[in-house]
Amino acid sequence: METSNLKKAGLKVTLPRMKILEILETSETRHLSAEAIYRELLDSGEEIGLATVYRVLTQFEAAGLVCRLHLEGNQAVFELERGGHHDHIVCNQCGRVEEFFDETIERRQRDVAQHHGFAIKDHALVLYGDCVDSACPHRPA
Amino acid sequence: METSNLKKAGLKVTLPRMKILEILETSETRHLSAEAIYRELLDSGEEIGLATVYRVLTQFEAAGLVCRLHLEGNQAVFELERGGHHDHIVCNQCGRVEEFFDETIERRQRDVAQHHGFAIKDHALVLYGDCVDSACPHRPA
DNA sequence: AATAGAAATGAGAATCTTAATCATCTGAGC
DNA sequence: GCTCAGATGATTAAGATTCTCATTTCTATT
Ligand SMILES: [Mn+2]
Ligand SMILES: [Mn+2]
Ligand SMILES: [Zn+2]
Ligand SMILES: [Zn+2]
Repeated sequence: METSNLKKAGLKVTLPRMKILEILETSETRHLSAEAIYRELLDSGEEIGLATVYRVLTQFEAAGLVCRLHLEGNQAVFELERGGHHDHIVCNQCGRVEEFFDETIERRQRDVAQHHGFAIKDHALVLYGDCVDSACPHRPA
Repeated sequence: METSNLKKAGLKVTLPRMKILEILETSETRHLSAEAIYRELLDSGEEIGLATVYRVLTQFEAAGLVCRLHLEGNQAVFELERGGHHDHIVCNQCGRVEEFFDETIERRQRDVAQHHGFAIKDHALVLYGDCVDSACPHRPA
């Protein structure tokens, strides 16, 4: 188990933190809700409380290990902070999430903010649409 | 009182709906939470329940009279659907909200979505930053 | 204008997600 | 192994929004 990330973040290395980090690293789903992580913990036989999952995720966010996203619905999702920043496209039908990065959009955002007298610090961009190829299981025949 | 908007939207003309619409039209704040609207109703002496405010706002949204935004925190805000689409910049310090529309960003969003196999239907874009001019009451001296 | 029926309302309960409490447990250093 | 600051887990609480259902209000019709 890779504990250096936790140590580097100034977090004590505990079993719940290691397990949660492991799920974020190894789950085939990149964007997970706290509940989803909790369920995976239960499935793998870990006795970790839901409150701990929320607490640890908030700490991971503060430490820069994960980002918290609001893609749709009322549940936040978390993803491991890997390389760099990106934004998201969500399918209204099947919930598929794709990631993208567009330098033109990023630059325009900075320009727009500046023109309005803001020093931009962050942004939230989510595109919503429908899968047009056969990848979407809910695509009308 | 202007009831044609309600009739056009296929909604029965009732006192709560008229009052809520009136607040959305006349309040100096463009972006209002359900609670804020409820408080304005109370202040103007109306006996309208909070549940009705939420219900009516949801109906207005479905009818295209208002849009619901998630600018920050955990409370949605609503704004009257006036001319056209726009996005928002929010000050992290004072909460000031500015509106903008950038055709380049809009076009890039469509292109990006298409490249990823999505027919884009909607998007949510919020920029977060700090006021840099004297308009921000929380700007460090 | 009175009436009837459908729809809307209001009070409060319920729900859902997330955060706070607090007694107990654990891990890092000695 | 011992200590204790910090972490955990069960539970409770909080905040936002929706639901339930008895009562009221529109609208249409007499
Ligand atoms: Mn992502
Ligand atoms: Mn706006
Ligand atoms: Zn899809
Ligand atoms: Zn400001």
